[in-house]
Amino acid sequence: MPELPEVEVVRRGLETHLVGRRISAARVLHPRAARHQVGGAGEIEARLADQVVTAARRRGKFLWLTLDDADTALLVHLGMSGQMLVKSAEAEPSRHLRARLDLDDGSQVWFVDQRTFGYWWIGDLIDGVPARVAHIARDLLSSEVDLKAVAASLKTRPTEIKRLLLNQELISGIGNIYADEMLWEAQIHPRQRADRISAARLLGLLEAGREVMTRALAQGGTSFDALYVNVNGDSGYFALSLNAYGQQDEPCARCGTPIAREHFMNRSSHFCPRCQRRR
DNA sequence: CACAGCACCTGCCCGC
DNA sequence: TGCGGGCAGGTGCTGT
Repeated sequence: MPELPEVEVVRRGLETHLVGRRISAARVLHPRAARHQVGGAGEIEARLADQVVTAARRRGKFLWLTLDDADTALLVHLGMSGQMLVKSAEAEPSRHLRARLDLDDGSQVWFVDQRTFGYWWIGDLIDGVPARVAHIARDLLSSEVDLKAVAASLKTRPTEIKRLLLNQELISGIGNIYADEMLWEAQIHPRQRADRISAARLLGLLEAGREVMTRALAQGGTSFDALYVNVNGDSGYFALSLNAYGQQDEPCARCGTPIAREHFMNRSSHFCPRCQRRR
């Protein structure tokens, strides 16, 4: 469930199901799920046992559960294919189950992750954020983010704008789908250099991104297949509203020109070659 | 230091 | 049918 709206859908589900629950046991079943933990899977299991979940929080694509051992949290990153699923004890086994929480009401939370790019990490909160998330900027939907300041910092960079949008240290939560969508909305070419875009247009781009993500969240996020689902296994519907991502050869909703697809940073960019001119 | 490239995985789809 | 190549929503490490 990669980008901000999809992770927020998961966070809300975890908040509903987990806050106030005691973790009776935790199991980490695949070593890659614990690869960032110095003490490995055993440390995660030991530190989670008997903890009560006090909140579910998020910054960008990083989400974490705070615990009653104050100033400690379980950080969850979903990577490209991670899911957090609420299950009953009798649920059918899942091939890609990487870690599991057993809760005091008999239910379980499964971390299922086909490609193993996701992980769990337990550690200290510093200023309310897990230490591993300290380098991640505030996200586009944060009430504390200063979009004018972000636009000003983008304006100083002699780098292609899409590359900067994907850098989670300037503004976070944006991935390949929402980068393409917000650039389409703001009519900016993904490879336009940021320092050659006016501060006003950069601010408009960020505001467009916030608006697209808000609409996506209202639709339950973007799902193309069963890999991207909420804690109950349900898909979101924003894929039906995409104007650029995955729309190559389809007519642009603004001008009718076929949407182009181009290789970029070992993935793809989708844009309208007429509405989004590179200057 | 900022930046670019690629490594890390599994599965699916396509063409040969 | 099988195999190789390309592709997928993301970091995060390394070399320049």
